Amino acid sequence: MDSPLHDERLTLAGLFFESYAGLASSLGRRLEAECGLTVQWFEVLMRLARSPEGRLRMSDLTAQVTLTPSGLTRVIDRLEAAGLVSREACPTDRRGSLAVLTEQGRARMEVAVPIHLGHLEDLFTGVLDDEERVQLEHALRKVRDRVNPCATAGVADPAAHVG
Amino acid sequence: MDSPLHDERLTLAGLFFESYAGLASSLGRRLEAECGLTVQWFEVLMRLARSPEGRLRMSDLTAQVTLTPSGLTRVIDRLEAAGLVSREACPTDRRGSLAVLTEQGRARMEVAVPIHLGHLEDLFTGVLDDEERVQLEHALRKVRDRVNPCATAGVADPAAHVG
DNA sequence: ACGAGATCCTTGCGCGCGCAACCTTTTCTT
DNA sequence: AAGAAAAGGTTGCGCGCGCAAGGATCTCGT
Repeated sequence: MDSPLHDERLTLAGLFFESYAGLASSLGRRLEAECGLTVQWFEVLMRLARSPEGRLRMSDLTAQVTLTPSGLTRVIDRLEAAGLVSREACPTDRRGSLAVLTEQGRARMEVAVPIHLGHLEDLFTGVLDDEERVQLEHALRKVRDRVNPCATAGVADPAAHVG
Repeated sequence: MDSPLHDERLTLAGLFFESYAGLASSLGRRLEAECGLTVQWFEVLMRLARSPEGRLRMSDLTAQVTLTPSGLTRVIDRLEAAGLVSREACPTDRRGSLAVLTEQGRARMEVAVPIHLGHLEDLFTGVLDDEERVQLEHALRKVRDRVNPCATAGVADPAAHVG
C-alpha cells in the first residue's frame, strides 16, 4: 500500500479539494436560495462594500477576486443588470472604469452578510475549536503565500498596498 | 473594524478559497503542460488506477469524484476519445456502464503520478512541517465530514478514517 | 407475473469562465 | 514632442459543467 497511488500527499490534497468542493457547493446553494446571490456576486459585492464609498477600479477588483479581467467584466455586467452595481468613469484615468455599489446593492449585502456568516459558522468554522481554527489559518496562510505570493495586499488595508 | 464585513469567519473562509484557487490553478497548469492531463482527468484516471483491474462503474465513479453523472459522462467521452479509457457493458446490470483504464491510460498515469506528486510537494505539502500537515488534515477532515457526510466510502483505502 | 416506481446513464440546453484579439489611453524612450 | 510599448477594459469564441428530460433496465409490492 505504499504505492505512489496511495501517497499521503495525494490523500491530503484530496481532502483539501473535497472539503473545498463540498463547502463551496453547500454555501453557494444556501446563498442562492436565501439571498439570490451567487458566491461570485457575494465576493465582488463584499469587496466593494469594504472599500471607501463602495467604489473600486476594475483592475483592483480583478486583483482581489479570483477572476480574470474578462470574467470580472461579465460579472459586473450582470450585477449592473441586477441593479446592485453601477459603472462610473474613472476620474484620473480615462481608460479605467469604476464599479460602484448602488444603494440597492448595499441594502442587499446588509441582509446577506449576516446570513452568510451563519452558514459559514454552521458548515465551516463551527466544526472547529479555537485552536483548530488558528492552526488551520496558519497552514492555509502558508499555502496561500506559496501559490499566490502577490496576495497580502488589497482588502481596504491602507498599510498594505504595493503596486 | 468589528463590522460584519471584517468578521474573522470571512477571513478564514477567504483564505481557504484563495488557497484552493491558487493551488488548483497552479497544479492544473503544470499538469496540463507536463502531462497533457486536466485535473479532472487525473482525478478520474486515479480512481480507476486504484480500483481492481482498473475498472469502475460510472455510478461509483460519480460518487468518488466531484462531478454529476452528466459531467462524468462527458469526461469519460473525452477520455475515451483520447484512448485512455474505454467503456464496457456491466455484466451484472444491463443499465450500467463500466469505465476501464486502457494500457495507454495506465502508462500515462505511471508517468503522471510521480510528476504530480512532485508538484504537490513543491506547492502544497512542502510548505508545511509534519505537525502542520497533521493538524491541517485533522481540520479538513472535520470540515469534509460536515459538508459531505456520505464520503468516507469507496477509495479502497483500508485506513480511511470515519468521523 | 405484472405494473409502478426507482435507478443508471446519456443528451439538449444554457451559463459562466478563460484565452486571445482588439481599441483606447497612458507611460516610457529618445 | 513623437513614436513605441505597456496597461485598462471589453468582446468573440470555445469549453466544461450542471440541470432537466428521456430511454432503458432493474426492483418491489401485490
